[in-house]
Amino acid sequence: MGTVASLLAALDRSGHRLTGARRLVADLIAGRDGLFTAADLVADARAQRRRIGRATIFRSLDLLTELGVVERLDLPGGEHAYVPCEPVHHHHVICLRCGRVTEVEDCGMGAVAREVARRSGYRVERHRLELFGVCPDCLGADAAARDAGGSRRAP
Amino acid sequence: MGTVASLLAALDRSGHRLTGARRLVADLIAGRDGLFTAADLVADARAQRRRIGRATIFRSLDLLTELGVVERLDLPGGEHAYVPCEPVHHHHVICLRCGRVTEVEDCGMGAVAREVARRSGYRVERHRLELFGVCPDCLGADAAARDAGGSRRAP
DNA sequence: ATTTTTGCAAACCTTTTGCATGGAA
DNA sequence: TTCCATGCAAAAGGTTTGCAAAAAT
Repeated sequence: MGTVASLLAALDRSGHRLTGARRLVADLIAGRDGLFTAADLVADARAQRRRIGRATIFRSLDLLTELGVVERLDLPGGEHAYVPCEPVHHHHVICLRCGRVTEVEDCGMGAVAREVARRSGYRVERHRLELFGVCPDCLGADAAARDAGGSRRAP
Repeated sequence: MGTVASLLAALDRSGHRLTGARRLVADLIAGRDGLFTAADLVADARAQRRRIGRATIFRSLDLLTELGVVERLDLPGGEHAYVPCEPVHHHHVICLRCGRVTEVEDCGMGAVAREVARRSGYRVERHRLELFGVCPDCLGADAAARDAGGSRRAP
């Protein structure tokens, strides 16, 4: 909870205007859970009959990304996905079945980065880690299907 | 060295035809060092006055990616970059100054992935790790500039 | 009253696709 | 000869931009 507030607070704090469009975008984001794309927000807005331009959505998302309250991921297809997030360092685990995104903290990456630096001679400044797998819910669904003798889904 | 050969070998091994266009693409890739985009190859081909269609380059790159001899990265801008690589699991360290790409092996990521799985409840199947920093050469250049009393480059 | 934002539509870019022609095996 | 691969040009996405109108401070 409080997602809308934190997004708007970030805008306000940074001296940007609290416009209707931005409030709407914050709202749309808060109404989502997990990954979403700009197109998702466009669709959501339209579904709720709230009018806003596509460009404005992109612009707001850009702004929120700059402010660090939303993170932009590069998807393989060339589109971008966004996730609202705390400005602390973390990584994402993404469910290959349902798209749910879970944040996890460092988990020992610091050591890995140091080791990489040692072996490569680079000064490592940043890293991006994305993990892909199956979330607990989808694992549960699998188990249920199996118990019921259902056919297995393709890997 | 031997990059062209290994690319062509992969094609041959997999039963794909060794066409002129594919040889050319292999050549262009071998002539590169580090990251490159499809557009880079198009430009290289044109510069050498070797004619090949843009679509063919994309198709060849796709094929090589499937064969695992080239890896495709998703760049922030929405384009894709490619790197020739061994088919073993590894990660990339990318120099923010010169774009050089160095491959590093696992370096303890397995433990991190396991830890993430434990905390999140996900079954983690894959991961992608990209590290960014400054390569040894650029670090050296920095040091030299500093010694000479030169002004520091922007981070 | 000023300055930032919005909306729309057009522009942009990279990547993909349809289809007739050309080239490998 | 028989498929597979190529080229071209057009289509498709997704994202960005120019500019006049609208809204916020």
